[in-house]
Amino acid sequence: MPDLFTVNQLAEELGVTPRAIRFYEVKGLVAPRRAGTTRVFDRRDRARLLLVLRGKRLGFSLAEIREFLDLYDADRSQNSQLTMLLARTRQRIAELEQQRRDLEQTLGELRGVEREALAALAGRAATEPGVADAPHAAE
Amino acid sequence: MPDLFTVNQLAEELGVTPRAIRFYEVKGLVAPRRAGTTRVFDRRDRARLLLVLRGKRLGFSLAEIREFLDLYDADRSQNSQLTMLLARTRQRIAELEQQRRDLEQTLGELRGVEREALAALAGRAATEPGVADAPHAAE
DNA sequence: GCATGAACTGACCTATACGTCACCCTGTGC
DNA sequence: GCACAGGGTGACGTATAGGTCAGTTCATGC
Repeated sequence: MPDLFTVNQLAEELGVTPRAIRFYEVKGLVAPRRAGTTRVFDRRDRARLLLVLRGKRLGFSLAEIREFLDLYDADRSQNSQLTMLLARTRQRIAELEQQRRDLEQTLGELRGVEREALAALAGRAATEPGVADAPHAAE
Repeated sequence: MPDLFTVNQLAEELGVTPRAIRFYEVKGLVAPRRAGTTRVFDRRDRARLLLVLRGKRLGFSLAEIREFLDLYDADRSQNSQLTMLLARTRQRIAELEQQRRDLEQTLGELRGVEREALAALAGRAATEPGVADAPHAAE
């Protein structure tokens, strides 16, 4: 893996458009260096973009993702800053744990739907062998 | 708990605006009955709204949530429908499992940030007792 | 020295998920 | 008889997350 990238390279690798990445820059989520006017991304920029995309998969807005990223490079030199960081981090953790509960519950329900559908299909296969579909097929 | 509700009652209970609930109706996520022109929600409508809100907490769009709700009251009378239901359900499950992996990874990282912040605070409390904040406080 | 391709910057367009507003209808109390 | 609360319907406004398009710059090849 190289250690410098263009927008287009990163866009293709990450499965997004260059436009999206430029948009993230405008929103302060990445800050690639420049060679003249051309954006030059390093591995740290790439890592941040990976975090952005993960945040999106979790359903967060770009603003929320930005706050999340801020936790990583927050100022750790003052106790007051550390205390704020700790509080914000814990709140984020609590939100994610709520999300996990929602996720588990939804997964449980969908597994129920899956089992039910499987059972219904199996039941029909047993009582109506050879019939591929629908009751009216017997008419 | 009553078994019929007005928009306003449900809105207050669920912590959303009546406007939002009416919007969900327009989008086909709920279909309350009517008494004249007035919406009348029953417990099933309420349950659907709870599912909508959970879907939102998971970051899904209303269109996605609608597809999710469709899994619950899909037509189970034909084998072809059951097969489609099974396929869609399994795809949803796979997506949610990806989301869970993202969630676990993010939670792990945030717990790392939390530990780090705690350690830094503890370290300073030991080496600089009585100092509440910042190096320049000594000037 | 000029076309070409890759990058850039606006400016405008789009869909989603509501909020806000104005205005209407209707049953109830006084 | 009428004000008023509670509910309803458009129509328009707003923020987010980009897509699309036009026009510009810049290094290179021929």
